[in-house]
Amino acid sequence: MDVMSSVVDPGAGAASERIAADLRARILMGEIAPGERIRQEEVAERLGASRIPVREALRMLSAEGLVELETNKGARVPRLDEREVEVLYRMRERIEPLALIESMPHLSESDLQRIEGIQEQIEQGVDVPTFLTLDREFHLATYAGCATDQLLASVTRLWNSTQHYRRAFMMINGPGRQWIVNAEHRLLLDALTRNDAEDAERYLVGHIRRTRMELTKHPEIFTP
Amino acid sequence: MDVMSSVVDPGAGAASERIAADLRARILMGEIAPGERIRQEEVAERLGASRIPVREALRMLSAEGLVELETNKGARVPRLDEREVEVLYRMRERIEPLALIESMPHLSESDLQRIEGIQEQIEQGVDVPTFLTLDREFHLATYAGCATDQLLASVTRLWNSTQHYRRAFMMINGPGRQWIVNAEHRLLLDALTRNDAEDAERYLVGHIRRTRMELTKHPEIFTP
DNA sequence: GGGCTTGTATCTGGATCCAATCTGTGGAAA
DNA sequence: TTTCCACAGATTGGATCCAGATACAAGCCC
Repeated sequence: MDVMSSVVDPGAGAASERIAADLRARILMGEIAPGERIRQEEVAERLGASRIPVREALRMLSAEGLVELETNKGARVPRLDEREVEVLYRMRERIEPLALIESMPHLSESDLQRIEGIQEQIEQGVDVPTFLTLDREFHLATYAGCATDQLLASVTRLWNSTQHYRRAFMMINGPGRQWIVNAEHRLLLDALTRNDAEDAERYLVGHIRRTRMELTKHPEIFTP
Repeated sequence: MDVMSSVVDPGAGAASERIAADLRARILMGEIAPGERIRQEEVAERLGASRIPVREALRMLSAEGLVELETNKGARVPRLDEREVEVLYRMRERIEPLALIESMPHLSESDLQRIEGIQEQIEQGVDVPTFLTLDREFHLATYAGCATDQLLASVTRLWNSTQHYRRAFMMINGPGRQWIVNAEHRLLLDALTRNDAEDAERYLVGHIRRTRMELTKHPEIFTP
């Protein structure tokens, strides 16, 4: 057996946080689809806890945009329509450049190397779920120098809320035109290395904007 | 004896929401200052409930940026430094124009009249707490046509988080230079009436930006 | 006297039980 | 056949009680 599970893993402090982590992963992986309901008792007995920490976890996830709560009606993963996702992307186009600008001055050399390492993994050709994870890691890594947690929280919320529709798009259209993403990532990374905030912002906005237009050209993603 | 506790007031659906509303009002009014701790039991017995709905309420307020929770250490109103507030204002400068653009096409004639009514109240000269409330109402009213709740939630979070420091500034500097705010509001309102999104965005950004620079020129606000 | 330890009070996190609300299914009437 | 209503199971919200963690203060050792 591996030792990992027996070690006093950091984060074992609160059961609600472990439950939140579990549900978060399942929603982001797509195991729980938009519109699907999450029953407290089911989660509680699956993870061997009572419903109290499950409720706390659901509140956390609600703050992260991963579930929506309705009084006396429970929790479900939000189902968004085309218009809402478009607005979320327009929010991304405005917020993420700010996060990048705030982060850039504090990015160390090793941070940049880590970002480049992620991009190299992406370029080796990966399947859709792995790409989604790595792409998220790539961008969030560029914001790692950002000190304000409200800014990071906003960015994370936007990524969370749009994750399912990015996956739906890639599952339908396949990983085609992947070279565009790689080019955009490389240009962004180069701008970061040159410490050129203007260019970095330009490439980032273009990247997000192009993705938005790609998604909104495929309304079939939003009608399941 | 007061009747309040016995009446079946509308909105009594969930105790946690009433508790959240109570705490929200107290924090926004400044009765609970940044850095101050909120003990669950104290709130529970003051409002005649158990600690469970209080915990739910604190989670809600955490999502709204009004309190911060630390595992096993409880809840407290976040204390922000000058740099964090500056970033929050830069977020406002980017997010609120988007909210305005999304809202404008759906603003009715009566919406605009309501906004103008709020501005007329402001111009009649009010004390600081009333101004803070009316100013908040004014701007949120201009975003009322916005359909995306995530966008409205983001805007609300930013207003919540900066509320205390806006008040601190006005309490120290008095309501001086109030004519500038009125001019900005009038120009914004006129642009809305003309349905001129570009001008509206311009005046809004200028309004927020000027406020940011005013606040960051008074570091004494952040050192209590 | 200063720093560390220890013990106790206080507070938060979680489990169990009860009340209130919702949901969905079946039947009765138009 | 369709629609409305009522009832029962399922599900969430809240109260009470217990366990674990934190914080503070008194006491001890150096």
